[in-house]
Amino acid sequence: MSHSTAHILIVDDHRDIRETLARYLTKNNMRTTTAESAAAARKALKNSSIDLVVLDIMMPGEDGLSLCRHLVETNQAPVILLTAMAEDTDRVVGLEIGADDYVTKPFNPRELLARIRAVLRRATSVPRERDPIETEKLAFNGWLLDTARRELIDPEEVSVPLSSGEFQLLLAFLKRPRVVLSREQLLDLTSGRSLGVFDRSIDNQVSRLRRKIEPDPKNPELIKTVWGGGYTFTGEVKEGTA
Amino acid sequence: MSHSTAHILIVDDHRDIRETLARYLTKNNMRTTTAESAAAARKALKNSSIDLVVLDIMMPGEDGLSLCRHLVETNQAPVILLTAMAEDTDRVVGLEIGADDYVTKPFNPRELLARIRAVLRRATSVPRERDPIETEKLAFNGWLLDTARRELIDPEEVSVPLSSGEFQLLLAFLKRPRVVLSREQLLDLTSGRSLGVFDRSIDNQVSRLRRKIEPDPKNPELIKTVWGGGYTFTGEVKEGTA
DNA sequence: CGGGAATGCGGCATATGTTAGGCATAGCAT
DNA sequence: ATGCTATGCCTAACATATGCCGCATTCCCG
Repeated sequence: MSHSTAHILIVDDHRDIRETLARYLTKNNMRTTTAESAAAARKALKNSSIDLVVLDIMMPGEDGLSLCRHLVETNQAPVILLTAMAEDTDRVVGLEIGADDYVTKPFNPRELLARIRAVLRRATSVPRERDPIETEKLAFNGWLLDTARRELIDPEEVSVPLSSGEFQLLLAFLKRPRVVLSREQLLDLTSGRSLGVFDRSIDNQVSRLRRKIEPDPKNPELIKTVWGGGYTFTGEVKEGTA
Repeated sequence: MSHSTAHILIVDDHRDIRETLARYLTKNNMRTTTAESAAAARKALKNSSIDLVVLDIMMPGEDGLSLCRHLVETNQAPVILLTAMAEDTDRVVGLEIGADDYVTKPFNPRELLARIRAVLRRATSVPRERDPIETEKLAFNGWLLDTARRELIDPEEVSVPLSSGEFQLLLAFLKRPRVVLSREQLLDLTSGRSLGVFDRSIDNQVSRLRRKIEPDPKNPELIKTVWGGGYTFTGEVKEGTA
């Protein structure tokens, strides 16, 4: 997340907390997304690029700690835990699990903002050495995208040069096949921005990408347009490290 | 974070707190040094390599906040503030100054330990000189970088001279393959500077390095450009002491 | 105090991405 | 079916980022 405005995901089952906090953070120049459950949070994490998660521990359904553990393990985003429990042992558990910070309710929004900034400042710094490697290669309809090399190979084994933007867009699609992605989501996933009023840049990126990977760009087979909704990747994606 | 024991400096004017805490941390596999004033702390910082400072705000003589500010500015070591004041505004001030965390007295030693560990874990931002280099040699795509000798060997076993800047840049990449590094991060990693407004020095270093290690510098295969993001090393890195 | 290498700077050429405007097309109502 | 409107697509103009050359400056080592 090397961008100006950070994208914060707020996870809490209380609607008022979610909305108050979201409003406060937005007012302070951050983008926000809210989720009322761990499941919704996972979905949001998959479908947008989140820079930091503010996470309530006590929630019905999947526990906040469980989600926190998952986030830390997969190194997806730094986490600030939020909880009503003020007891030492609980605080310790959260930190030991690997949360980046911990705030107890009721909290001062200004303090939370300060902590968010503090954590982001650290997270923005140089990534750890030798980070975990995720999926290496994604295959679809005879094509192969080598994510490590940022290289696309066509069905005849020839390398097709992709620009950075095209690569990121294709990657966003391949990671979410058969899902309708709005322009907003795509823009967020590819460049971490939010949609401008007359923003046509995604249309153009899609158009350019189609020209490179579609047999007949006029009748797209892989990236289909969803009228009024966005785009969907309809190819069959297989992932593997082989 | 170093896998060996971290060195913690405890700064507090209360003798009992210093000693209790020092004993507790030592028991938990950390090295400790204590200081009873800001002045003594500065001396300790000068004379030994400190990984983290636990700092009392309220002290006679130079204020803890003042020392904290200095530490943050000079980026010497991460700081955890310690204080009797539990009020929000004070906590916020500490964080806004740039402290890495904040604990109020009376505190649970176990919580403090957890916070120390948390801060150390993410304090990888600034390369400390004492960062142990774990591996002696890094191999990639037929090349071999001998970090001890600061020597690069090409696939035909011929030594290729690298300037120190090129060596550090290559090392930064090899330690973080597949990670997109911004110019700012690269500059930080190679020379500890921060990015100027029209700073193109990294571009030049990358360009020079490419000319030495890329088969075809016009179409880079090892160091790829991420438009709007920075650069990423896409080669396959193996490490070993052999 | 030289002299050569290394590094940084300015600038221009190129690559990449974004914005604008007009045309095409899908959806919808009549 | 017909016509209206919203949405998408295409091309071209514009804006921004990067590549890299040549020169100035700094650093290093004797």
